[in-house]
Amino acid sequence: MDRRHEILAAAAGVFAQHGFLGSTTRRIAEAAGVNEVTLFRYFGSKEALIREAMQHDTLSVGVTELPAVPVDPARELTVWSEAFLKHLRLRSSIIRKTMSEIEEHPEIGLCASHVPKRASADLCVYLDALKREGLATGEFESRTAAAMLMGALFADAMGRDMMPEVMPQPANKAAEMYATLLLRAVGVSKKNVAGKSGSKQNKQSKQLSN
Amino acid sequence: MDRRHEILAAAAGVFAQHGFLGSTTRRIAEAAGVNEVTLFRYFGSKEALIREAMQHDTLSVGVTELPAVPVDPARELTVWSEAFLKHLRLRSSIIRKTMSEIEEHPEIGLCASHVPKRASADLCVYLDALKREGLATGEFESRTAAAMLMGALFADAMGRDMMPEVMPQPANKAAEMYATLLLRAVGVSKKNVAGKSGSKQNKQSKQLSN
DNA sequence: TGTGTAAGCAAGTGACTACTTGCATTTCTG
DNA sequence: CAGAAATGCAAGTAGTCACTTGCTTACACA
Repeated sequence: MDRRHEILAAAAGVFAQHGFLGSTTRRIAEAAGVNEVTLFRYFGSKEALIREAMQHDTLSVGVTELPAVPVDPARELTVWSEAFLKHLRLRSSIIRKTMSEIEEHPEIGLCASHVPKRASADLCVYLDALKREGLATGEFESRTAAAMLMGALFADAMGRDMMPEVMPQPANKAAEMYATLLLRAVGVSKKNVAGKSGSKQNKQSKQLSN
Repeated sequence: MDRRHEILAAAAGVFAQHGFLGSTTRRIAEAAGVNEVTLFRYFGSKEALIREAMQHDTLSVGVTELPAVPVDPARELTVWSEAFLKHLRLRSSIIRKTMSEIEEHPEIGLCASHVPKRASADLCVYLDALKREGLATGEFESRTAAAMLMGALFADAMGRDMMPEVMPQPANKAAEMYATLLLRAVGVSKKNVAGKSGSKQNKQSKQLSN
């Protein structure tokens, strides 16, 4: 069962590099340091192997949490955005390949969509909390605002390599800049959060694994 | 030369469906209604054919323009966002495939990046004009704001099929909702644009082709 | 009517694909 | 130490891939 995980990890890596058709069983076997026959003995077929590799891969993703009751929106949203952007950047290759494969292998895309769905739901809850607590004074729909921030982070992770000049600089401040802009959009001003917020050490950014 | 365009169009269509490796010369020939040998007589190799098909395809893309001097930001930005989102949705398949191919065929991704680069530059100019004309009162960096709106549109086009529940509803209002939210972020209020704006019929949305 | 050019067609090339089979080797276990 | 299980290795199968060759057909133009 150690072997199994090695093979799955290797398959995920090869898939991230070459996509489904480019992931030949030879390449996967070589990457796993295993004989090609072993793949079929474990998983039966290339398709089953890659499907399981993708499921195994998405299960290993940790989710960064947002506090249930907002205290310092700028800081909290920045930290969350940075973590999410970091996650997207680390997985940009595999995300790209997965997205291009959803038409021919929808079950792969299905399990991959769990992470962004979860993140989006979390973000919506947080934005609603901002409104409820009176920290966000603008009128906005939380789902639209959440989609906007996540879209910006997603596009940044997917596109910065190819066209860095259209992205905010420097790269390591991008998440903060997007978060700041979104807070302006929903009507969170610095004055709204006048209360000394640094005191309450909320346990956020609980990185689970990976 | 009519044949040439037919083949190029067919190749682009097959590529959008199946990606580079999935675009077999058989499939392309069948889609073009042409003998497989003809492909090689015209283009020499599959790689050259697909490369030319992608270049030909991106050249046919029309760009929606923004007015040089903003008059009715909400309306202008909404129209532009709708046009850009429509363009992205129509091409979502080919964009997905192109993005997943940039590592192994960078020249394909290179020519595909011209459209978003152009759009981003246009949007930056417009946002700067908003600031200059005193319509946008917030402090913001135009490139970040542009990346945010374009990112939201991009992610919407790429992800709505797979996870519609995280996207703003209805789909045909999404562009307007993103545009509205961005204008809030940059400090464009309805009062800033008090002057009767419907009068000046600015020639925007000049759709060039396709 | 003759000629050149564009296209189709049939067949075949060697390389690669996923996957199988049979057997030898290692490694763990009772 | 015996036997079972896991793995490697060599070989092979049928199919597909990009691409080539040789020949035939069809149509244009002079």
